[in-house]
Amino acid sequence: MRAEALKGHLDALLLAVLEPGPAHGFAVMGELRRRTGGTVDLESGTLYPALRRLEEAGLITGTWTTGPGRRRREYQLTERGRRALSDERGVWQDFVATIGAALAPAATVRDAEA
Amino acid sequence: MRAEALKGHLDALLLAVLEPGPAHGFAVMGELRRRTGGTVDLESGTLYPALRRLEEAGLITGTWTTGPGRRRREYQLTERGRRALSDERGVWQDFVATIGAALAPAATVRDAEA
DNA sequence: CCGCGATAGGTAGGATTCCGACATATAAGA
DNA sequence: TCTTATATGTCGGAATCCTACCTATCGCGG
Repeated sequence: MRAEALKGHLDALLLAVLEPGPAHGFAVMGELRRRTGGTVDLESGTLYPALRRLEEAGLITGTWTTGPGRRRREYQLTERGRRALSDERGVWQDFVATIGAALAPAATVRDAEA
Repeated sequence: MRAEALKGHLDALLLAVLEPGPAHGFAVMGELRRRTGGTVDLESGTLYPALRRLEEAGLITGTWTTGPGRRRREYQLTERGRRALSDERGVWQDFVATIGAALAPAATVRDAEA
């Protein structure tokens, strides 16, 4: 997949991954890779700023896991995040329908008459 | 449609609009607006740089219409542009399938067993 | 025990892309 | 004549993603 094709859709994907339950950043990355068959393979320089964006927007909350060992930040969907995900799914449907139609070969005059 | 959702897909749309025959920039803008029911309504600051990109990439050729009156630049798909359009349609299909699947609600264990 | 890979998180700078505002000019119509 | 539509373009800003780099812990093979 072209690198920049993702633009504008990544946030929705992250929300979708977090939908079933909380997860930390690295796990989100893996799950997204799994869901896309390896096609969407985020760099950490993409993932972490994106998660911060979502957190600042109030769509997810992040908390450091206490205790020893590797520090992890667990992210969880907020109610606003859930609504945003629902909205994003609608936006995605519209987007696909609109761009898909515009990208399809133009109907010829004969097609239009048929 | 969110403004930045288009990113990475505009070039393909422009090629698709130019597929049936040559057109000048302003007409491309109108046709794209028509095809998308007004959803994709490009600013000139988006359209003209994009057309230049495509021209520099050798996917379209532009020629100024001679004669008096408003100056227009007619754009036409090159053979490379036609191949690129074909490729882009494939890329779009993959993109939609991949992101659509990842965005869908995760299958529950019960779903997977069914 | 020590190095190494996997895990886990992060920052900084660069590239791309689209938008908004502005500029220019011609043609048509009120 | 004034306004609107047509037609093309530039410039700076904003957003987003990538590359490269950095730090640190944990488990495992040697």
